[in-house]
Amino acid sequence: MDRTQLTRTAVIARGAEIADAGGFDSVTLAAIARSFGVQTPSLYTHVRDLAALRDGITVLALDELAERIGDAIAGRSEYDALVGFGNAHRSYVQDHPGRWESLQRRAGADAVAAPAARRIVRVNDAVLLGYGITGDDRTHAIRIVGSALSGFLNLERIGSFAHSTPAAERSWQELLDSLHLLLTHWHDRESLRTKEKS
Amino acid sequence: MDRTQLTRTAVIARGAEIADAGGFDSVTLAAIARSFGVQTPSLYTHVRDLAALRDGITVLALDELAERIGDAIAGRSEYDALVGFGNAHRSYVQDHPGRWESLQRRAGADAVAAPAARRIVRVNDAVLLGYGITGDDRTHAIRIVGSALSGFLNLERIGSFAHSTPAAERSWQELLDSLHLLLTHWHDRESLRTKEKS
DNA sequence: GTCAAATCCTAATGGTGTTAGGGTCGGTTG
DNA sequence: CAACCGACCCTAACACCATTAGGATTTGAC
Repeated sequence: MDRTQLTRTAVIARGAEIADAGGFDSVTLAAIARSFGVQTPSLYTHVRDLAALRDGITVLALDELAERIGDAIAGRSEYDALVGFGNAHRSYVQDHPGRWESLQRRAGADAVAAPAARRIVRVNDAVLLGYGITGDDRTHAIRIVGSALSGFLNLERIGSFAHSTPAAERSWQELLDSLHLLLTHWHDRESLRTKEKS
Repeated sequence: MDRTQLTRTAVIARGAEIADAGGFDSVTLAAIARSFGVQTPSLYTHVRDLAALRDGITVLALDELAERIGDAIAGRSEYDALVGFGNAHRSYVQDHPGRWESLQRRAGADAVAAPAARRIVRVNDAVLLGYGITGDDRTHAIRIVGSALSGFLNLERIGSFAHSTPAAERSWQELLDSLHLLLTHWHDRESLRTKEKS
């Protein structure tokens, strides 16, 4: 179908397109081969096996997402950085749902060790640095923010918010505001606790 | 392998066991048939197709999870209810990772319409009611709490927290405390905002 | 005791990933 | 310049999967 030179990068890119179009599970060596007008075994010259192909898509997604986040938080801090961070994620899910799906799974060792993975960690740190949170607290805060955002986007993706009002968009704003509230009061959170705690 | 009468319920239960043992993707009609010492086509008497089998596992998981949550929050309110709610989820992921996985996907229409789905909504409401949050705010709050908890558990499951310190357990406590903070200050959250907001 | 429905079977088809090994073309090397 | 070699794609084959068609056997009702 395409005249592109068959190469590892091109194969993975085509896999990513198929993932976005039909879901990550629809990524198949046979479908990629078909789209190139080539026989399935020919792909093994460029990709070790299906698992390596999927890890390749994961690394690609990590890289693209890290770049989007980096652009979104550059020169911003606190609330603006947080909103940029969140919306970078959300727009990526909308633009590339299949690639996002490739991140919601246990990836192979080479994908975890990829430079792209370190890059994601770095941009995450940058957001929290703006709030003046350091040390173990920063790890906790990153995990909490990442959990809330990815959790929301996954629930939205699978349609969990589709059958109730108000629209998910409104809750997204509330979520970002809530996280901002949490981060700005991170250091005096103890004093805000109510009696019922213990 | 088992002398159990072959029936729709038994087939789905066996599928759930296989999911917990090897991941949701390892649930296959062939594997279930093998475990019963039966030929694959025989299962079609009890289950429409593979999609129906997976939806059956999803409904089973919804039911079991709703029951755990119900037990965990019975007679509790505010922080205790929230902690019970969170830990019910977390223990379910640990005990039945494959069934939990069956919930992290877009399910079929019959699964969405199942009574179990409504049951989950009811127990969710119960937690928020204890904090005195009602109306649209309750929907927002449920979505935020659900996003944060499921997001954390999914990231923990795929190993996102495995390669950094401190242990995920610590962050889980921070998450529950953070959510409690958010819910207790839900109604005065506007007054806690800092100037940078806009 | 007979009939019918339920249940399991075998046979077959088409889709998937994967390996083995053959042909062809381009560029490299003596 | 000619022989060679390696990269690349091919065909053939195998194992595993879901699904459908249709036959046989058992079970339960009347």
